[in-house]
Formats: sequence, structure tokens, C-alpha cells
Amino acid sequence: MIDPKLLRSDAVGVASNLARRGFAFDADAYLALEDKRKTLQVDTESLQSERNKSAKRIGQAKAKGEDIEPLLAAVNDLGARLEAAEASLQSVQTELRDIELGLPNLLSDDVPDGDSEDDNVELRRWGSVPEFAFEAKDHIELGEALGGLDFDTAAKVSGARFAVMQGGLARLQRALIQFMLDTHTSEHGYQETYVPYLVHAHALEGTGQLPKFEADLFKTTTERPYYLIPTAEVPLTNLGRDRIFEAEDLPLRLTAHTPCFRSEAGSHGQDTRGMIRQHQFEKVELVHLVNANESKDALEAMTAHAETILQRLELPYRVVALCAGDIGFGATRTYDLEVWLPGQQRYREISSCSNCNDFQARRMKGRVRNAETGKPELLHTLNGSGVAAGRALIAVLENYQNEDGSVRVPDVLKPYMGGIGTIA
RNA sequence: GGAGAGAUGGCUGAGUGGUCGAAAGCGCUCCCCUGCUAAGGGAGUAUACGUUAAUAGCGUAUCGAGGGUUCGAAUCCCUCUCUCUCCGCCA
Repeated sequence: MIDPKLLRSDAVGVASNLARRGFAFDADAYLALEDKRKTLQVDTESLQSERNKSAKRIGQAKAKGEDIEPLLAAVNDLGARLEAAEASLQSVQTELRDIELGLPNLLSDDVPDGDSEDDNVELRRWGSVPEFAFEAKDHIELGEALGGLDFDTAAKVSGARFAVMQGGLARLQRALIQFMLDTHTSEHGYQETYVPYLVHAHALEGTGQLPKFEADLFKTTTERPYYLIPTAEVPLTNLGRDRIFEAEDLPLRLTAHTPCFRSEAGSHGQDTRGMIRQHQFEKVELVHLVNANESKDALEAMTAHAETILQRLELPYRVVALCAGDIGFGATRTYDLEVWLPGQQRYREISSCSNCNDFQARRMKGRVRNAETGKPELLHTLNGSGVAAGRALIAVLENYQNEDGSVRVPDVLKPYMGGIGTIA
């Protein structure tokens, strides 16, 4: 959520920032509603004040044994007036909040202009794209030939956009996950965390998936619905919900491996083949909870942590800064890591690292006590993939393939594979 | 799933309709006293929102959440959530 005070004081400035994303914010309509709120709130609170005073007077009179009838008569219609005022105030406040919850985060000034992913700006490349003396296969062909990747059976069980993996491939994915968690916890200072995979709506509202993107989520039909997490960002970031951290508790670096569930509504026809875009996939997530002045640096650090994974795996990748039109709802600045996929002859997203500044913290009331003033302030949150395991598996298969269709195991994964050097 | 007990400020814990935003203790901050330490005395110490130049005043809200009764609710009623104990079941 954008600071309501900023919305009031500079609605036009906010509108022009959001326009860079292609988001239309009607500043005039918002300010008109704001004026209405102000009047109603002042009226309502003065009625409340009146009620409180007379209630107190009645109490004192009664204590002295005086006749309270005339006092009661004087407040006769106050209740009805107050009720009406409270009702209209609440309806305006709900309306305002609905608008506020629907506004994406303000973009950082250094976000490049642009409308789509074509306008993202490449910052750097790492590694060299492999040259094969034969025609490189894609992960589907490789996986199915190895006998460990089965979309047909998955379709029988669960339909499209699911995969069954067995044997060496299943183990390879597990090895990737273990390797990532171990690296982040032992070298990058992250705390390994186990989190619920089903969460309540308020958690998703805190991170920004709700109320706007309900269609992207899977939801249970239980009496009180649960949502399947679309990313571990949701439970991890919400660990800071309704909390006031002491300054020395931060920064907090959290990591978790979870499955992620996405309905992929609206992505029909995209990446229907293979494991690129699934309803269920594994990911190792990184989350930082930091002091407000630390988030800019934290984004660079987090991105470097994700890059370390790809470097150790010796997978060629590039880093791009997402442009205004491609950046996510809650982010003020985002770097994507894109790994080279020989089967597609292009770079594909494998990690997305975002600084959300106080956008999520305000929604979930995550705060930190200022060491000097002693006052609670909103903390800043960041999240990033460190990295997507399913896509890392694809990248390993395609980049480490041999001519005969076997796949070499990256050196750093061998300890996790029982020393196996090749999957055949 | 059955039965019962709870949820109050940073913590412990009082408070069953009327100056209660809330006793007391602990903790913390500042001051005083005491030639270090310890002990003692005093003052202060929630959050959000509104108004405002103001983190000065003033006002409003908040005692798990939501609703209700009432002139007035931490206190009474209803619903929900969570925690604890016992029984059952279970990886």
C-alpha cells in the first residue's frame, strides 16, 4: 500500500509515477473521496465526543444520586445521529481502502521506462553460452528419453501443467534444492525456515496478491477458505506481520524451500510444452526484512546471492532490470536473473528479486523500533527466488546434455547425488 | 471429534456496567541521593487515526476479532479465531 499521507499530499505525483507502469490512477476522484472522508470523520468524531461526555456526566450524576432523566432526554437522538454518521464514514473509508489496496507500488526512479519485457534493460552477463557439436535437445526430449520426466501420466492424474519426475531427475531436483538451501544458510546468512503452504486471505493481502489477483491463486472450498501459496514469499514475509522488531533484530534473512501453486489463469497457450510454466513447482525463496535505509543495498546483496547459485552451477545467465511496464505489483525495483536454455536458444527467467520498500510492511503492519527515537517505523521487505528449482533443473538438463542424451551432473551437486556423475 | 478453562499494555497480572487507556509488580528511560558496586526516593514509559506548521495541544478508536444490548461495555449477550488441559483419533 502506498502511504495514504502521500496520496493526499501529492496525488498527482503518485498518478504520474504509476502512469509509467501503464496504471491509471484517478487522482481527482480519490481526492474528492478524501475530502468527503475528512468531513465525515470530523463530524463522526465530534458526535462520539459528545456521547462520551454525556455518558460521563450521567455516570457522575448517578453516583451522586441525582435525577438523570433530563440528561437522558438530552441525548435522546444522539444515538441515531451517531449511527448514521458512523455508517457513512465507514462506507467511505471502505471505498478508500479498496482503492488503496488496488494501487501498485511506486516505482523507484531508476526503473527504466518501457511497456513490456522487451524493454527490460540488460545489466550484465555471466558465463559463456555452451556450443554443442550436435543439435541441442530441449528438456522435454531429454527428460522423456531418460525416462524420468512424464507429462502424459501427470495429465492422467492432474491434467495439463503438471509433471511427474522419477529416478535421477527427481533426485537432481532435490539435490538442487539442498544445494541452494545449504549455500544460503551457510554462506549468505539466511535462516532456514519451514512454513505453511496453505494461508489465509489476510496473509496474501499483506504481500499484495489479494485482493487484486485472486484469479491467479488456488483456493480451498472449506468453510473458511485457505489459499495455496503461489510463492514462499507469502508466509515468509508475513512472519513480520503485526510485529515490532527491535532495531538490532534486523536485518533478517529468511529462506525456505516450498512448492508453489499458481492457477496460471490468463496464460493459456504460453509455455504449454514442458516444465517452464506449471501449476505446481518447487522454489527456494529468499526474503529480507530490513530497516528502511537498508533496502536498496539489500536488493543488490540478495541478487548476488541468487547469482552465486547459478555461478556455482556454472549456468550462463544475464541480469536484467525490469522496466516500468513489466515490474510486479508490489515491487519498487526488480532484477530478473535469466538463465540460458539451449533448447530454446534464449534466456529465460529463473529468479526475480524485488525491493518492496514499505509497501508490504504497511499492509501487514510490520515495523521496527527506531534505535534513536524509540518509535516504531515501517520496515522494508524484499523477496527473491534463490532460485526456482524446476527451472534450474531444466537449465541443468539442457546445458549439461551429452550427445547421447545423457546428462552430466554439475560438480557442486555430486555430493548431493551420491557421487553420481552422469544421469543416463 | 467430545468435555472444560482461557485470551487485558514490552512482560507478569488485577479489574463483572460509570472520570478505565486501564491497579500493582517487573522491565526500560530520565532525575535525585549515596565517595565505586548494591540499596533507596521521584518522574516518565502503548499503538493507530483525525485536526495541526508541529512526533505541542485537543479529539477519536483500540483490553483476541466481528456483531449486539445500553445514555455509557475490558466488564452483559451472540458468532468466530486462537491458546491451554483431559479424552478419542492419527502421520
